[in-house]
Amino acid sequence: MATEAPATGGTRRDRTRRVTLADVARAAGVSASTASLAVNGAGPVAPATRERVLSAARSLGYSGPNPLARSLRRGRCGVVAVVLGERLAYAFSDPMMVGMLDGLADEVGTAGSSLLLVPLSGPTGAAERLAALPMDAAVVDDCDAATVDLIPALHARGVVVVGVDGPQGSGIPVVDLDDEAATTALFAHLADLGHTRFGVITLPLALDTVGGPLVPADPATRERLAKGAGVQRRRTLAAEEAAARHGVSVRFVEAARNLVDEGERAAATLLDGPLPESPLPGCPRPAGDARPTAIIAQSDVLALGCLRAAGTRGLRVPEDLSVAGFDGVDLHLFDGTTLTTIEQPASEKGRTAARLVAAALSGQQPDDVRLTTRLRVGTTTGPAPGR
Amino acid sequence: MATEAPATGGTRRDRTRRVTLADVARAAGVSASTASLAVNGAGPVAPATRERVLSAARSLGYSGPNPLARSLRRGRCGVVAVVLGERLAYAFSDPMMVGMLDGLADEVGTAGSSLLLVPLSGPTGAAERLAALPMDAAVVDDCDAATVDLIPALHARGVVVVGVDGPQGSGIPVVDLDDEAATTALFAHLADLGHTRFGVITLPLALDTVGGPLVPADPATRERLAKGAGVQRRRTLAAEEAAARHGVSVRFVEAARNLVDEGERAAATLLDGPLPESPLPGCPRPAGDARPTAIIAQSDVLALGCLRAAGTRGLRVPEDLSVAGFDGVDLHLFDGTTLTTIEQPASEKGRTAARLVAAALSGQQPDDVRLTTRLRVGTTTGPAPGR
DNA sequence: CGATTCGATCGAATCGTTTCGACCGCAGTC
DNA sequence: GACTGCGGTCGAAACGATTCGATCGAATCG
Repeated sequence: MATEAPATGGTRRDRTRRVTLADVARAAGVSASTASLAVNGAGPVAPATRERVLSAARSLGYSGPNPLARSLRRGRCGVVAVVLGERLAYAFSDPMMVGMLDGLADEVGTAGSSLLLVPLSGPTGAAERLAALPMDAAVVDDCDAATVDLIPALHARGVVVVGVDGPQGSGIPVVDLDDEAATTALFAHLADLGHTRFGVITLPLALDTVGGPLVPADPATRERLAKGAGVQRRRTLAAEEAAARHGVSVRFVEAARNLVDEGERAAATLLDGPLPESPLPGCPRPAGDARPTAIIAQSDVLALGCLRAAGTRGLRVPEDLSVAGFDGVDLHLFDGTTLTTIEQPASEKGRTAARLVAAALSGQQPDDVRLTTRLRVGTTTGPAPGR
Repeated sequence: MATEAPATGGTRRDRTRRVTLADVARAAGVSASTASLAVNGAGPVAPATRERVLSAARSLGYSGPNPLARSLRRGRCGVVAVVLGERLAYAFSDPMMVGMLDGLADEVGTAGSSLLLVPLSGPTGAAERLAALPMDAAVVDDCDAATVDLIPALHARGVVVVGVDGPQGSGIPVVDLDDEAATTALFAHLADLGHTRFGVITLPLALDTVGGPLVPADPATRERLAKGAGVQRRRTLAAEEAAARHGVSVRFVEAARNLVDEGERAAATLLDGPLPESPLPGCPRPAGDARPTAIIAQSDVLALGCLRAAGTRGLRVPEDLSVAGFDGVDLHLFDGTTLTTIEQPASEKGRTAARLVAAALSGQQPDDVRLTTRLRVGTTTGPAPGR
């Protein structure tokens, strides 16, 4: 076998050199270019030659073209990054995110690419990690102001960037929902049922928030809303507007995380009245008029926590308290309860993002896509008490 | 600005050429090697030179070294693939998997790498996708016989492969659990409570299974067990053995998927007796002696379905039926119920896998790691009825 | 003052593939 | 018989970086 590489004494990182396409070509007695064509099945190659190359590859144990070299040459590597604000366990605890990722992975996979997960909460700087990773495109999910700043650097590298749920107007195509219309529909539904005191549990405005009461009119809060992700902002501002239009009162509480427990905690703040955060133990608050009769949570996960808080306090749903969510997830409620919620096409959101990526990669400049949601009335909303 | 590239008329995939390190070097009046050293901050470079290079890079809009080129040269690309048997939505619906991925991502991220998700259920061949993707290492999760066949090809490329929950003895380091001991502990716990008729709901033995009654002694079933993932095999065989040792009867039903609904369906098969799958409506079956008084599910998700099935049938847990799970996940049971289960360190499993990857990448040959589990007794198991 | 070392820089090889353009017979066509 | 077209093959130029070894002053040491 004349497959010995010349003993150049060059760089050798590993003990054993991998067998390369050049080795195969040499063994088959053809040029590297022909070997490449044969292995890739592209281009005109005589059947006999092809067979010779293939058998040489087999007998040498050639493991196919080196992905890095091929990608470098081709300018495409078949990787689509997903930029997540949180660590994986939190991202995956959100059924909407999971649905989105599933749709994204499916559609991206059909196009022959795979998903690279890039959580921005790692120990090292997020920007460096993102810049050093091979990728054709990046999908940023619901990103805040800090993440938006990473987009130009990606564009400079020629990476296609697509947004999910935001950021609108940042020069990247975005797929999002009609959050305003959905929020409006929820208020209309509950106002029609006679509710006049509303509570809203918002999604966390930032990654490191501790949650708590929120006054959208407050300048500091407006600032935080502006810097946060788009979903929270749109749903919260739409809620304020809808409440004003219906002439009903509304109080906002921010959840520290999109988790059931945090939904419960936020609901407690609403249900136990506008008093100091830590009530004295054994001292139930006569919430009276201040207690909302309808609570809208900005996610089903939070709504679930809200249901739990109601149960703990002996409040019947929907007789004493109406609860609505947002997402339309099947959350395995055991007792036949079905949550009133906004159904959003989570998986379709991912699919659409993948299509935007594909379009942008093929040189087009796709437009934003807005998906529509639907109000699904369940058993957790009913007429306001005393009506 | 003398930054014009010579008009070679060469290949031009895009309308605009990216600015490369060579451009920066030219603009700064240094060689490419010096520019590389300056940009990377490694090697001895005079402060003045470094500054000149950096400012040239800035003014040219250099977006950092091309990851592909750098990776090709270095032989490392900072990507660890996770090979999943299922599509993402199913994988993510398993809290253990999520926990494992979280730990894996965290530890891998600390080492400066990111996670590439590779579901094997895509439309195109799995092998091709895997072979064409850039990666330093691959973590295969709980893989079946078909997936094991992919390992040699990865090794040939110099990719480090590490297994989670299997496959033992395939020449790759594996991190797994003491599944046998855990199963034994569950049987001991329930046998001590006086149970003599057991049911076991197994995880799906294959990706495309439809589930249903299972007879481990049956040769065909043994064959399916052998070809499937390790966890299912070990837990099932250990259950058979434990039942024999305690002198209790046991019936096995395979769930079609690791989903709550499938757990409920499998439980129905156990609780409604060994009769045709679709009982006549309104015709409750006098299961009598055949009905198990204790059901062990091979995951908490399945156990949840089992609880639901019990509730539907008016069976009280644990008075009429004891239910145990496997995983130790917090599954948000509303009514204060806590599941008797095996606590496994899911996140630690991922972390350990990451450590094995790191060790193997640095040239070592790490040993297998077996993590230990713990029986957690909750409120879903109690004395056998009539005792 | 000569020899040695060290810091800064550069040239050139290398990583492994793809692909453009050229070349060369051979068959078909007028 | 000259010309065109095409199937098959090859050489060489990218792709964009890293890194080894060499070079060359300047500074240090004896």
